[in-house]
Amino acid sequence: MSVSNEQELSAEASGSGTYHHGNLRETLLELARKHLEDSGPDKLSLRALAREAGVSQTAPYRHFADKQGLLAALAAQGYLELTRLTLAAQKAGMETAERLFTAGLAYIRFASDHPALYKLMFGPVIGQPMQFPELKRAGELSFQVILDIVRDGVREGTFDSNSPEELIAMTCWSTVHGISSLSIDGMFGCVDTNIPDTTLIEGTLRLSLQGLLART
Amino acid sequence: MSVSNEQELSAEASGSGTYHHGNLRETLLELARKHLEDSGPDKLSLRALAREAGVSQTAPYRHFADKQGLLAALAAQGYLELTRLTLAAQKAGMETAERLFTAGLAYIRFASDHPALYKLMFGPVIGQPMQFPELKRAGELSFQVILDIVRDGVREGTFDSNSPEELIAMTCWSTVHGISSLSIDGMFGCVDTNIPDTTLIEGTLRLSLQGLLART
DNA sequence: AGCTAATGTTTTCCCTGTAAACATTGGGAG
DNA sequence: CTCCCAATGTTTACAGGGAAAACATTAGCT
Repeated sequence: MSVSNEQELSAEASGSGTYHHGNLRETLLELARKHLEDSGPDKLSLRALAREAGVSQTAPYRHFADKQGLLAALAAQGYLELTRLTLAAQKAGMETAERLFTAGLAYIRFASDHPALYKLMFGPVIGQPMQFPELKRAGELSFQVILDIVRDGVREGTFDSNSPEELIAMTCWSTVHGISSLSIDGMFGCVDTNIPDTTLIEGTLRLSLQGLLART
Repeated sequence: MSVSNEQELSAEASGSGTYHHGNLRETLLELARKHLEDSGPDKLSLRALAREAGVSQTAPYRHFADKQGLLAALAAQGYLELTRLTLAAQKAGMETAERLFTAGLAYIRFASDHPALYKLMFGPVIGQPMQFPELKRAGELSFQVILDIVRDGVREGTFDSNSPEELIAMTCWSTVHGISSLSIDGMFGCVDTNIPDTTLIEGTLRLSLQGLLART
């Protein structure tokens, strides 16, 4: 950490003769990320990754305690990305309710774009998320995005203020997480209706959030 | 299928001398189910199950195409159980909104009681759920429970009827699924508040469903 | 009694995760 | 400049697991 690593990136497995890869950790994460979306975490093999990185089969263990460690790092990366996207979706000048909706859509889109990663973030693979401090921290950050919006909404009176802010925030999160999961699993496509998929998703989000608004 | 199988259940791995187990499929499912909640689907091994059932290590392959097949069967079982519980929760004489809430609570309780199974039902392990007809069918059944309640509610005018029934039903499902998932992952415990866990969950459910009610 | 499909068994192969012990390197202290 | 150490990779080795193939046993119908 905190070292300048400028030694020939993308050396690939050819005979550069460098004993040290110089960038293994990140390379492994990138490769893992690619394969994750294709084959799921089960099929993901540290050995295969090492092979692909042109490195011995146990080298990865210098960077990750074990397979779970690698997966946890991937998940943490996912949370950070999710946070960035939901923040970016909120443009200046939006009303609070619209901010919430837009951030929610960004959240759902992230899940749809990286289904395996998203499932990893919540999935059974990461048994005890709280065991990995980096992961825990990243997760909290992404919750903070929602909480901030809710606080603004409650202060303004846009949202129903009979409930504690944390409860409202959890409700938002549940909603968005629920939609994301079902969407990933293709459940929206299963319902027998002629409403297009994305419309159904947006409608579900809107209908859910509507319960949070203050009654006039 | 459709055979009388009364030949000494619970023969255990002792020397009963019967070449044919007579009940292998169900025995494997039971054992798998037990281990699933302890160690997760990754650690679950067909060989270990076979050993425990007192049978050779490849015998399971006579009943399941592969490990995924076994897991899919488990998941299907889960859906059926979930359907039964959500139906049972609705007592006669309940108002529609209360039926929805009660069924939702039963759903969430099922998830909390069998976290690993629940995660399996939606998790990354079952890559393409729709690849297993039995699983697909079971899933549809459990959605039907929600849809039925929603239809009653719309007909009575209890629910907002500006939205199609399917959309409302999907919203319910998303809500309940979202809460269940987050609850399993202990996310309700993470929020910094002095509200007890179960109260927070019930509150979230109530707040979410409230958005579906018709505005007076 | 005898055939056939269903069910179990043995054997085998290759892959994976992971622990030890060893090799190589770059960078800082003297 | 030299020497040593900590970080990083390598080799080797072991204990499993999933799955295919060929073989054995049984139940039940004819």
